[in-house]
Amino acid sequence: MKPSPAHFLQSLLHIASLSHEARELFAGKAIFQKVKKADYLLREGQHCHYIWFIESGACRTFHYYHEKEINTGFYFENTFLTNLNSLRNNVPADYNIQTTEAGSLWKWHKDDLFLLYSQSPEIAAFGRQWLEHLFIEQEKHTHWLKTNNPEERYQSILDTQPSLLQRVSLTQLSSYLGISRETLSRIRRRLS
Amino acid sequence: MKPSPAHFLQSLLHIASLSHEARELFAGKAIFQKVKKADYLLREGQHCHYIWFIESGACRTFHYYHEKEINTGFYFENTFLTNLNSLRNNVPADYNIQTTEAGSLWKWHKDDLFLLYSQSPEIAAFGRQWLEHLFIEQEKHTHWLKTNNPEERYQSILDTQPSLLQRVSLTQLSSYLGISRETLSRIRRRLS
DNA sequence: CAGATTATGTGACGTTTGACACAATCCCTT
DNA sequence: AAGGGATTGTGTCAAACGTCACATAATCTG
Repeated sequence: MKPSPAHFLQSLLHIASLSHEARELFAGKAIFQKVKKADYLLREGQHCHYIWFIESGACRTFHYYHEKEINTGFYFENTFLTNLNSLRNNVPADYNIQTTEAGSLWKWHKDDLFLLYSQSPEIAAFGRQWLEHLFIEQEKHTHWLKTNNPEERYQSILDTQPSLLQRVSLTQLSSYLGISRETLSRIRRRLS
Repeated sequence: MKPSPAHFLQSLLHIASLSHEARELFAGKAIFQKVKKADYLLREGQHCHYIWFIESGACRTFHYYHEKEINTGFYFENTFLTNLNSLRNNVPADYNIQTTEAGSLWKWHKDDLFLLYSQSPEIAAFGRQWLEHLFIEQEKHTHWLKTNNPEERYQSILDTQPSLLQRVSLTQLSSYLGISRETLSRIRRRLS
């Protein structure tokens, strides 16, 4: 039996429903991709042509500022990711997408994606609902950054997604929290 | 001639195209609303039933934390706003939407919106493209918060949207920048 | 227009954070 | 198992920030 992402897409049903037929149509355009650790899916300055779905493994998004890496997102199994600004607006990407673990991905070319949107109202609705979900999560993340101080931000990671700490380094996490590596290390000491 | 939001929707064509027919269909469900300064469109704990379009005036989104207001967004003419998490997921809102200037709005009930999505693929596509735009802006805002220090954040407001300073108080702006009112005041002195 | 209210500026001081340097520990590969 | 590179912890110090208190300026309201 040929591998297919249709099965994995089922795990997204909490975000948006998708009929069997639509899943097959969507899956029909998927391209399978094995990745090693630290592979780049996209580099700053390049144009983003794909959306990816993580079957296994993990990815991060980051950009450079003053020669330092600023990590802005971590992505794990059963999630989509892309650089939407580059994909949609045909501009060079202003951040990198890199794997942080070996694994396997499915990807869709943007031309196929837009075609699927126009062919299937159901897939278009799925895309919209995925974006709603993305935006809501991003908005929550922004509010969280503005509302909590560094110690509270770390504590909430501990409380709500402790698995994140098992899969990303503290150095990577620190810029995600908006603080220095050393400060995060001291917060950890205080809280233990 | 009856007032209509169809004309104002034209100003959104840079985000997504919409035919005359679709605009009329969309506008047909719009409800006009005059607002005074400091009116609440939505309060924390309430359920959000509408999306709004600002014809004139301005709004802010904010929530309370430790008895302080945290401002998370400012919205002006020709923009949509809503509490998408509450609207979409039928949960109580976790932030307020309040006008900061008197003006006039158009609003759509969520039931009408979802109906329009299902009736018109073009409006559905418009909704998706609006969400893409929203998400991209929110993502940029998050990256900006993580990348820049308070002085750089204020400077970039000066550089890229100086009009914001004419329309929101420094007290409101400070929590938006993630700093205290006094620190913002001192940054202003340093930069002048 | 006057009084009240709100917004903004500033001084003082304690706390937190970042930067740099270096030590300790963890892991990854061979 | 050992070596080497990466990650994490920690000491020191200067700079940045928050908080409290109060002064000044701007704005609102009747």
